[in-house]
Amino acid sequence: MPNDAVLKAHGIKPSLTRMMIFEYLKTAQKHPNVDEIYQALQSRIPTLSKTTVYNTLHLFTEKSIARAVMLKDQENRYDLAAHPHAHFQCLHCNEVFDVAMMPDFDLNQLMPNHEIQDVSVLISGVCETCKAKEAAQKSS
Amino acid sequence: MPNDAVLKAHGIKPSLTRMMIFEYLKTAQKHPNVDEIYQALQSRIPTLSKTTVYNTLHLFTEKSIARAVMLKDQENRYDLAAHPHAHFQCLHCNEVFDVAMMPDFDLNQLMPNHEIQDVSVLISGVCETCKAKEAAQKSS
DNA sequence: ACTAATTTTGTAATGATTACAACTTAAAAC
DNA sequence: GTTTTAAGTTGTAATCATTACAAAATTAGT
Ligand SMILES: [Mn+2]
Ligand SMILES: [Mn+2]
Ligand SMILES: [Zn+2]
Ligand SMILES: [Zn+2]
Repeated sequence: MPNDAVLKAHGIKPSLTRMMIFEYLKTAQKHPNVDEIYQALQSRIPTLSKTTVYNTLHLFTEKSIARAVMLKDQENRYDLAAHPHAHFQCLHCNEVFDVAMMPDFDLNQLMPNHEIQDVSVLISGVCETCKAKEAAQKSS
Repeated sequence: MPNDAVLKAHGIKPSLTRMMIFEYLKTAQKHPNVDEIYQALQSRIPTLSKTTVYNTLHLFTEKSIARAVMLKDQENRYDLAAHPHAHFQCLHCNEVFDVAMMPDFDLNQLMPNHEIQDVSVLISGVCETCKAKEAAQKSS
């Protein structure tokens, strides 16, 4: 489905700016924060304002085509809300990976009468690469 | 185990301020943010500084007797790091409950060669009380 | 007491987010 | 196709949690 159709399908008028922010989230294999999105698109949209990036991301999350990912930083990152997944964040290099898993508990049974809208799982530790670097340093 | 012994056992010198912040985390059935802790103890420690609350909580999390809980606010909350558990946050009243469950996936198998230090699970939605209120309003 | 280390404090800086009013562009009405 | 209205975008200023940092106070060791 083309990008403008995705936006329309969620009740978002596909302006140029919105299309490009959506495209960036879709293409970049990252979990960008507001500033990264702003920097990345500034060259192609010279008049872009950071406020617009904020506005657009708020709209996207409200309309459920994106979601805010809260990690161990004090800034929000954003992710297309396609398939639910967990995140791993390395406490050394700060890299963030998707982890293809979600709790499969029967939440409705654990918390009856509660309406569950979202589940977010954040795993933190040291990534493979950083562990290898550490090991190399020790043996030198 | 008395509070000062808990602190000592984790390599923290049990100053009065630290004891009281620890005691507050232990007693209050909440997930307080820095300001709540500061306000609560101000009457008993008139000279208390918010910086000290920050310092102490950093120390506590570093020494693993407390942990920062990041919810859908833009401020940290704190919890004694006793037993691992998930959190439910109501998007209406902002209340936070403990949920006695954790993912039991074999993370080491899912992410081999990664060192996993922490797993945090945040469930968000509408709590029982808020749902009841909604239902009552509809039928009026 | 004297000295050094630790703890606490107050104030200023940082940095992400929000508020808001002006401006610009697009759509609707005429 | 002007005119009017709404929607989208922008820039600046305010907010607020957190951090930086140096001075002051307290504690521990001699
Ligand atoms: Mn992701
Ligand atoms: Mn808890
Ligand atoms: Zn790493
Ligand atoms: Zn509620």
